[in-house]
Amino acid sequence: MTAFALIDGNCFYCSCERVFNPSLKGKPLIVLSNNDGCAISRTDEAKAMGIAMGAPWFQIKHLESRGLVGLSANFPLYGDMSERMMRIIGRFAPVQEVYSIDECFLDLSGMTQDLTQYGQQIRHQVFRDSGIPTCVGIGPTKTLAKLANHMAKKQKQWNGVCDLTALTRQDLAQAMHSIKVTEVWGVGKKISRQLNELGIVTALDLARLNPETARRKFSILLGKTIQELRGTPRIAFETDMEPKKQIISSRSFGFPVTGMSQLAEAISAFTTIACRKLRQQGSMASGISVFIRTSLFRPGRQYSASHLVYLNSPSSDTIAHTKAALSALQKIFRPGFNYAKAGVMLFDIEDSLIIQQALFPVEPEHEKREKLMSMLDAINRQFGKDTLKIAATGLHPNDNWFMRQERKTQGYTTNWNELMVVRA
DNA sequence: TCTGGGGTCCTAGGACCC
DNA sequence: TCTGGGGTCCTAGGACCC
Repeated sequence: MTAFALIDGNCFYCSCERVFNPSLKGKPLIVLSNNDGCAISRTDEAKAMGIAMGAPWFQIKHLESRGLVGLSANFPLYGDMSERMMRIIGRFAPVQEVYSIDECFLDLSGMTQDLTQYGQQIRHQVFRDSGIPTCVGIGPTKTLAKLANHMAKKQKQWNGVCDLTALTRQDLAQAMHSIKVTEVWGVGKKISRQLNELGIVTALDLARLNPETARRKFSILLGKTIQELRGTPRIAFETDMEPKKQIISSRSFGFPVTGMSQLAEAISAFTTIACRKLRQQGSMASGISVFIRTSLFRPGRQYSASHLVYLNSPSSDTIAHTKAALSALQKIFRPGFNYAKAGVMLFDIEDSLIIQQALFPVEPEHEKREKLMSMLDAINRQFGKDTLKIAATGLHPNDNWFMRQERKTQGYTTNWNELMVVRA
């Protein structure tokens, strides 16, 4: 029988912060989104104070007087901790699928030992070697492994590891009866509301729905989800990191932005980030789209627009994409608005090698640009982000449009100037 | 005053072709 | 005057995920 495990870090961002600042243990702690906007990770203590996922900081800031700690997100640190955690977990099975920054699947099919014990071993090892607490869910399909993980997190009796493959049919049904349908992987707010109207309230109810009916009434996806809930794997295990098909870089601004020049700097910076990611995965893109918009939350006249531009040939050249992006910006910019957010999206992404070998002859100019870009990447890797950049991004972004991060912790593992210093 | 960012997949509908 | 039907491709938008 197949068996998959889903391992995820408990309130991952908060746990990363606690690794480097143990005094945060036991305290209500949240990590905030960019611009210190809203809560994106919460410890149990913070949840107990009634703080919801996504709660705006300005609405809950007053809880600081009751001991709440709010920290700005430190994404480089979390990315680095994630890599460590994934490496440790990866040693426990021949194949691993890294699903997000804080969770991964293992294929445990064919293993003969007690899987609950094995799950505890994984938790123990990860905690010892990285300091991150985790929960483990095990099931015959990925959807059931997710469900098991949810139970391991919410129901104390599992002690952090829930193995649904070890349950009798009856116990499994009872377990699924205890889970609301909206907690099932792939069932969001909208679908669960529609399901509720049909009297389908729990995961068990959904598992009993005819997959063919569900496919016709809702979508292919829901049909697959039901089959997975019944124990038939329908969602593939993906071990290779697939290259991204679109790459987005966008930000809300720390302050309202009105001028074309500031927007242009921001768009250039976003393009720089997106193109770096593009080159990292060895791809080229032939389309770039730019969007700008005012705040959704402020009263008054709003403006939102986007424009897509195609290059003459696929490219990973920051300069070519920046030119295209700025021409798109020219088309959609309207004066007289307070812009709150902007971003770029790269489209039509393909493998560099295939493009060069099969589709487009390499022009000498093109080759020079490519060397320039790899040099730029190498310098920035060695001497730090933004050591070398194109002038359009502006020299002092922080003064103009860049986001606020007033409560950020150190780059304990990612910045030479901020390494953790342990005094003897 | 202050409400994240980065993805994937599916579907419906239009354009176009035969 | 009559004014089909099926297929493909593309795009925008929706739903979902973390």
